[in-house]
Amino acid sequence: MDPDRLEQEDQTYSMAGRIMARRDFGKASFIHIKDRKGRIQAYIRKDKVSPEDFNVFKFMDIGDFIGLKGKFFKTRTGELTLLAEELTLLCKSILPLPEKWHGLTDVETRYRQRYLDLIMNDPVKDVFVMRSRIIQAIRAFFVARDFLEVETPMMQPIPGGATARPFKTYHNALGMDLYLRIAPELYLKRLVVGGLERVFEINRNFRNEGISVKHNPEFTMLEFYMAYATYEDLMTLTEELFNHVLSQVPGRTVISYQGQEIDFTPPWRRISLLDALRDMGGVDAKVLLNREEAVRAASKYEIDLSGSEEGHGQILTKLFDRLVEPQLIHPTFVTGYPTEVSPLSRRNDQNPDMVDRFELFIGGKEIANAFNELNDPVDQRERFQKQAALRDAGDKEAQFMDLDYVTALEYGMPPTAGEGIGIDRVVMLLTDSPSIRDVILFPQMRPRQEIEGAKD
RNA sequence: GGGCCUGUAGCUCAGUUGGCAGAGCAGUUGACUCUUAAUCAAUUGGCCGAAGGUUCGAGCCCUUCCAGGCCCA
Repeated sequence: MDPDRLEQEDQTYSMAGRIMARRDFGKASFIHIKDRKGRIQAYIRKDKVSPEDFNVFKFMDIGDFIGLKGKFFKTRTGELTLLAEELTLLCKSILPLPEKWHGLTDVETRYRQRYLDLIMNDPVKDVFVMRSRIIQAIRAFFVARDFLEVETPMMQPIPGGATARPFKTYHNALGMDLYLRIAPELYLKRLVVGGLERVFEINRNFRNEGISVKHNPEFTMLEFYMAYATYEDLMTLTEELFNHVLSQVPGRTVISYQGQEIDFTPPWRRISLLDALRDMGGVDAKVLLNREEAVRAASKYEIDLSGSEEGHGQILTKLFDRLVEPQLIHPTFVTGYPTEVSPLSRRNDQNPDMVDRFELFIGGKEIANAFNELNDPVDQRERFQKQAALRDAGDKEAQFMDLDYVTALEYGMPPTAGEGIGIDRVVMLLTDSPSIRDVILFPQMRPRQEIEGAKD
């Protein structure tokens, strides 16, 4: 409401909030209180409130919740202030808040005690408000295009749909191992088989891997599948999706991320993996054709090829991750991936060693992965068998054989394109956050003390 | 997994060449009816991350471990 009007209308208002600052003068006091919308000043004078209220107020501290009734006025410095006529202690805080001037800066405490971070650091709340709005905008975008939002199992007997190590758990009544999902992909495609031609899910995935500024063990993924569409259609759809979200959240198509400008104006650059390796990565053309040359190039850049069985395609993607990915600041679709690294993607009609797939890179990070879905059950079974062989050879990230999924494909899946977008990374970009921990309310941390019995 | 850095009061941080453990804020007590990091006076508060070692003496030096951050794989 307009401050000038509040001051003039001589009406009594009630308000409540947490006391964030207090300045005493014996028989009078200024306090600032804070609620979810902001902060405002109140003035408590001994001659304006009852003796009981003033006595209660004397024992209130920073951090307490207070309720106030009174009229607005402006102080000598022009600040809109409530002159209290009544006050109530709503809740006592028995621990002191962090220091008022420096606030809470210790990153570990900020992540472990996020409530303190939210109390002390207003921009933190803004990030999570934006996160919520981004997800709302994404949801609205797909609903408007006749996609159905669904929820598929988080606990899966066979973890599939991605190349990653899963978390394992156990169901007592069923007497069976279950895995926390690494992706919803195979279930969403079962739904396409079932006739739900456009589905999407925004939910958590779990990967039992290292933690870094780009990785949290649980993270939020959007996956969507669209029958009768191709991965090329999805490139256009993705451009539309981002421009829809950007129009709602920052309200502009050029953003700044960690000092770099990123322009989302479509159309975005499209380049094939091999062209990018040659033109941007400076890789010799021989490397693209010959596995031995690729191994040599990998060792030149000290890329770890510990899995000695790694094929040519896998080495090329590793070279790409190292040499090209950090350069892709503006949104870029990289197309044409080796079949070998894409066990769920449909082969290219001209070149069966390649698949019709793209990855989207923004700000030097992988943001999305999409492809024409493999709907040939015979080919799918063979690809699973190859992955199973890799597992047997010790590759813990290789995918599991999922016979039920193959059975589903045997009933027939319409030509479909699907895409996954890492929501946390999108939120990082749009909120200019350097770490994934800044966009996850409670990032995974090692427990502060060792819990009895939790060892091993 | 490797390298570098950090850990001292509730919070933010000093701590010299190895010589009594410090400041500001918060807290407590007192003064103060337009302040906004209010001010002024007094005052409480410590497992110096943990263990071991060197030394007459360790917050400081050495070793190991724990926790966190940054960079690399």
